[in-house]
Amino acid sequence: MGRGKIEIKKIENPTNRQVTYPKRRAGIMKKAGELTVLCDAELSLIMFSSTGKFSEYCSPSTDTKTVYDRYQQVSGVNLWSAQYEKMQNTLNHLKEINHSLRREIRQRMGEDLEGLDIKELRGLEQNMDEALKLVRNRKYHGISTQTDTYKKKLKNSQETHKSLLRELETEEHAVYYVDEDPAGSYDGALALGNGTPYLYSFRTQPTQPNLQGMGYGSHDLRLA
Amino acid sequence: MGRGKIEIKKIENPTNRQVTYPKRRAGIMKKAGELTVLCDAELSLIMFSSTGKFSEYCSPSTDTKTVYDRYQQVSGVNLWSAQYEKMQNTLNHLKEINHSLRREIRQRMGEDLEGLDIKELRGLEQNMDEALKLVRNRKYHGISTQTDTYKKKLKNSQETHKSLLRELETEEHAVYYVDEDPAGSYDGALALGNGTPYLYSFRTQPTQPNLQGMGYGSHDLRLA
DNA sequence: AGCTATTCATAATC
DNA sequence: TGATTATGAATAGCT
Repeated sequence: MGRGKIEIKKIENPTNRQVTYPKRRAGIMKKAGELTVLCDAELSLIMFSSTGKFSEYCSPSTDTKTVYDRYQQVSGVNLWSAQYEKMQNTLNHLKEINHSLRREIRQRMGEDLEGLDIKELRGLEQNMDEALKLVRNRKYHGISTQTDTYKKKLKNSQETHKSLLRELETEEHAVYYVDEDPAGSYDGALALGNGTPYLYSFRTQPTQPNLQGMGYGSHDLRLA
Repeated sequence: MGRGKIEIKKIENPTNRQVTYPKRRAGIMKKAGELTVLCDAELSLIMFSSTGKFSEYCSPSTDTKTVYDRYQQVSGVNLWSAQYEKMQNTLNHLKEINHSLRREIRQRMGEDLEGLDIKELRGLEQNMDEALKLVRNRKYHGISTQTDTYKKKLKNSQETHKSLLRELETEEHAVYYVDEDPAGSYDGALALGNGTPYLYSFRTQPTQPNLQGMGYGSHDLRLA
């Protein structure tokens, strides 16, 4: 289509080539637009001239990025940059670790024990036994600290009370008698510490290793 | 160009549209190839038909990825950022989960208890106590099963031995007396089961929550 | 950059 | 479907 037929090979005359490029580029872009409209297609066209000039066409319904994403999916050329691959590996590695960690937790909750032999079970038992002692110690430590704090607070409050009463006595010249028995309340505080279920109950049936309301273990374990 | 002029708008007749698409697609690809050769250009063309069929053309000197990388540089549009960001988010989420899981394991090992209040400590204690019972049960179950197996094996071996002796007696007409006392060995097998450290020792000092030799917890926890 | 002779792409038809 | 062909579109070479 032109004044004469031309062979399809690189146009050696640079001027001629430079002239032909925009003409044909316009042509292909028009064709691209027509294809888009006529056939309801989605397409992306990127062009660089020999001089490096860049042009693009993209069907109006999308954008280049979307088309390219789709291309990636379809063509399976998903592992683009080395970085992407690296991230994918890291991700898989993390998932594996996650899986192991969760298994360990489940085993520490008494579930999923089928895979362990007797030696391992014995090791786990020993370890949990020792850990349990540590937790108990910590709990008792916490309780006594708390109790001490209560005692101090109560003592302070009593003294404040007393001094207020004294002031009242001297200022109003009246006399009040107050019943003081601090001992009873302490026992109440201690009673909270020894054992029976109180507010927190843990599931021991086979379950996900989330502990409710403990601050840990409340994340979404389904992700990984 | 054709038997009649057509208006450039979506071809409503689906059959017609489906027929037109490959024709025009071939045309545009031919044009692309010609432009590539004639003008020494570099181009990439990605197409999806309305039915989702995917085709591409790319100038022989490069590949689609390279063209789009170049496009990215020139146009400033970052084609990967969304994907990249998504992965980064997933990664961070996984890391957080990992962190939580590890914290939970440490706490179940009696470490890192400072952050827990008394209620939480009590909950943990209770949970570990119940779990420990489950592990013990499993261990005993395993031991008795193992012991049974040993007993059976031993019994079989004894019977084999006896029958061999009998055969020997009859065939060689000689008489042997064999000391039989199966009971002693069973106790040995049971002795392995009750408590004292044997091959597996668990660290209870503050440490990473890996358990050695348990099959779980042996992954690299430094990563996440 | 515009023009036009010519080749090419393709819509309609088979 | 696939091939044919009449026709409009694209464009090479010229100005």
